[in-house]
Amino acid sequence: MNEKNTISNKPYSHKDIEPKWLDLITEYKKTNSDSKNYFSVAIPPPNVTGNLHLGHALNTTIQDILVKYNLLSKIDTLWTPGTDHAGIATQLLVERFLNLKKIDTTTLSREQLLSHIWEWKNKNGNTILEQLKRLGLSCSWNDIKFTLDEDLSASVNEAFVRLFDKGLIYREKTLVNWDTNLQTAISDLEVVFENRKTKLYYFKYFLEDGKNFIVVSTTRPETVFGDVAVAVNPKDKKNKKHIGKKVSSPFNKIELLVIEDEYADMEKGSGAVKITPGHDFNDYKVAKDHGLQLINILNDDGTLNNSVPLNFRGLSVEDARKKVLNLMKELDLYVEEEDIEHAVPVGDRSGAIIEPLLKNQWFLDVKEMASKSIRAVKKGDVVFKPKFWENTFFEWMERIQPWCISRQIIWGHRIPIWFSEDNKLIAAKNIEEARKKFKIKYGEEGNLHQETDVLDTWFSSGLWPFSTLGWPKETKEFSKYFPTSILVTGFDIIFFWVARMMMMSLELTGKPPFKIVYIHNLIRDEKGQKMSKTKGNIVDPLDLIDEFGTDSLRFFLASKISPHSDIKLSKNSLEPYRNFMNKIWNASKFVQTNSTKIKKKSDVKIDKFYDIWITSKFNELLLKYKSFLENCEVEKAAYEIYHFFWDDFCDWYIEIVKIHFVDQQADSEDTRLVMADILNKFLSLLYPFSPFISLELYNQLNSKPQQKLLIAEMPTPYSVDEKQRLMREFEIFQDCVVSIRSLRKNLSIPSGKKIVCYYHQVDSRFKVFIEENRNLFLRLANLDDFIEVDHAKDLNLISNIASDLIISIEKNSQFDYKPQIVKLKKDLVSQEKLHTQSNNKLKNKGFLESAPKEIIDKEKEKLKKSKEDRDEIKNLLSQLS
RNA sequence: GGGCGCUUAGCUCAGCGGGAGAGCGCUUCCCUUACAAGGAAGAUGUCACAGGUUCAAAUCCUGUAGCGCCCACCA
Repeated sequence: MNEKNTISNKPYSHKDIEPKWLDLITEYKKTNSDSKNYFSVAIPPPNVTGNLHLGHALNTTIQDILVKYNLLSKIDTLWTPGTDHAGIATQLLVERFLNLKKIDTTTLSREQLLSHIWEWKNKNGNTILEQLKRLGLSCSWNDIKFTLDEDLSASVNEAFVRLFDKGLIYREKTLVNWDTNLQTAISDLEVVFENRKTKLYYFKYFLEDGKNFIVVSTTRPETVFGDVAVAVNPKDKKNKKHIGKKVSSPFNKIELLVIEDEYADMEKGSGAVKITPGHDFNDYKVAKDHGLQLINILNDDGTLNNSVPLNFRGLSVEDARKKVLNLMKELDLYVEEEDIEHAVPVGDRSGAIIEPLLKNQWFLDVKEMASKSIRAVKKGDVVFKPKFWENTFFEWMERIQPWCISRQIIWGHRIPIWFSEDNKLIAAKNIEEARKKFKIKYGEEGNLHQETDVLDTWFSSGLWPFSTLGWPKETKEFSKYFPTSILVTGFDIIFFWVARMMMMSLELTGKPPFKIVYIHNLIRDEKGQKMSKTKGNIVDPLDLIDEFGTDSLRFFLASKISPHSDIKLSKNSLEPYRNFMNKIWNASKFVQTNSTKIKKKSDVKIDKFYDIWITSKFNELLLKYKSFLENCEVEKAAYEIYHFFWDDFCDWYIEIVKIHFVDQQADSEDTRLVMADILNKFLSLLYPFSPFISLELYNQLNSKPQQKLLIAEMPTPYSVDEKQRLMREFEIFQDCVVSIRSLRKNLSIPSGKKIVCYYHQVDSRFKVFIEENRNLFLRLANLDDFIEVDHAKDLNLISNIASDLIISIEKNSQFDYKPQIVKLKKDLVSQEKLHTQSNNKLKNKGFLESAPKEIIDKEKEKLKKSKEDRDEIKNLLSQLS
């Protein structure tokens, strides 16, 4: 029977509506216009091991709002979703998983372990994307990328070979950050420093004469076996005389040269420092400068190796430290120890202490690539929003060091280098090409085997914006959608990722990877603390969605973005936005019951003052909305949407038309259509922010049952601009109503009681307005009558001022005037203040000479108004005394 | 050590050269046929401090203090 959809009388419930629309919202519709104009985004690919957290939700909501806005604007738009293989993180996770299943991963071959990881990935690797999809993202879900996909791997090989052939990638045996737990090298960025309480030890190192000694301080006594020298500062008077002599190392036969080097800081420790080049980056540099030898005393697992005395071999660093300390004491070489706080390098994934170790690793020389990136930003080819992040970016790029790109793990892109048995090497995209290139280069067939190391995960991530578009192939997507329009990310991966993408892209494609880098803030808990597993303060976005709905979460996130401060989130943070959804729901119910019976027509008349007002307000909203979103100012657009709907549409427009519908049934058709149209257009603007409720209501209002409509267009503005003058009258009207209500309240007149109200000192135009719309005043302020009086007439009145008139109520012995007197006195003070301010300004020669004319005119206007109001309030007060 | 950001209502934060704003909270009244997840009327601020620029400073500059973050170093 019921041919129409009807909005349920139940309160808004996200659970009833959100599941219905997910498919339609996330259905990817390829736009295909010939226009060169496009909008494309590379999603920051979440790790396959990941679970949705609020950072993802914030990050993707921002992107989705911009994507949906561009889709509505009919711009060709591409947003490719995907995941990152996350080398170390994934291998670690799967190995732990296998260990739990009692599988000893150390006995597995490379192939066996790889197949286990793939199995895990195929089963669990899309969890994060499924969770992301629930947010209602308009990605191209039918084309999901993964960094280990065949085509993306081909991009990686291509990139590697090109960089290698340019001489930017090289292999070097040097000191690297070695994770003794994972047994792989890691990059500088993956090392974090943790402050720990430890001790600084002072030892004597005797000179050859056996009498004199130098006191050396160290936090790492166990490294004595790797010492090759003792450095003293050239200005060190005490130790200067020993320079060039030799001291003996207490535990091995090596003689240590006393060298002079600025590096020895006289303020630190004893002022003399032992040089252990095999296990310290600074010492390594000193040793190189002085041509000293390097000694490695550690195995890959962090235990002491065969270059230390027998009874120390195989000991852990901690045990060796204790043992050395004891021996030092026994030998009377120990001087003292001191409690200090010391920053210890730790691997960000494993949590293990990082040992600098001498290793053969692959490096990418990024110095020149970094310079190109800096230039691109300085030229404005890439713009950071907010701009202050550019400084941070420059600072890091300027002091960038070669990037260690090889990892001794198996999950990742195996480095496309082939070795012959006699260690000649060739870089090639695959074995066939390797054979060919090898023969050309070396004139022989090599028995080639591939490098076993894999690439740092961030190497492939660095190619993401163009590898996902098909590079190095000149695909349609690559030629149309690259460079991408915007990159949205948190500041925590500017260096890990943004910088690497910039360098790779400029080097390999000759173009920047994106035009804008939008850096957003972090989400913290209500106390402003970072959310973390260890603190147990993590809020799961899925729980928030469950309780408040995706729409509320999205609107919350969109509203809270700010360049300067992080978002603090507590249990109640989403409530205002859930309430907003509820408000939209209920208002739509009103609109539907009051408009659906009306036949649609093309020539709707917008001639009632409130229709003109609300359509003009909508035009204003639309203008701001567009300009904010063009500038990625998502939070400002959200603010405008919220206040337009709640303050203008609900609190005034609907309240007025309600009265109109009762009073002038016959003459209300156009207003009903205007009202419905405003709501429809509003839902289009809401759609990028809160798509589910938008679609639900849009369909309830416009579609037939069994039909599902997608919101697919930006609304057009109304042509009411020539009627803008009515805006001022509307404001006077609002002020007048508020003023009556306020007076009633101050006189404690019960809200249900109808009274007679008087007005005077009114502009003739507004008088006509009142006469035409008397009933609106009566209803909105609950009056029996609203009558003009001549002020000169000696009525016994108590009054309040509105912006363009005075409104009054007859005195009554029941009234307590005090609150009204208090209010008027307060008004008087503020008007006095305004008056003096304006007066002073206008007496100021400098102001009159320098200020722009419109400011001066405005000030004159203010002076006039404040004077009138001040005098009037005085007058009103005298009536009361 | 180098750099960045912040300090505005009780709380969380907008505003960033021309009369101090929002949400939450608070006070009073109201279940008025869209909505109590609501409506109406309100109260609340030396815009961290000190100088300076300007006719005009919450807003620009300099300095100080407190908070937070990043990078480097860490004998």
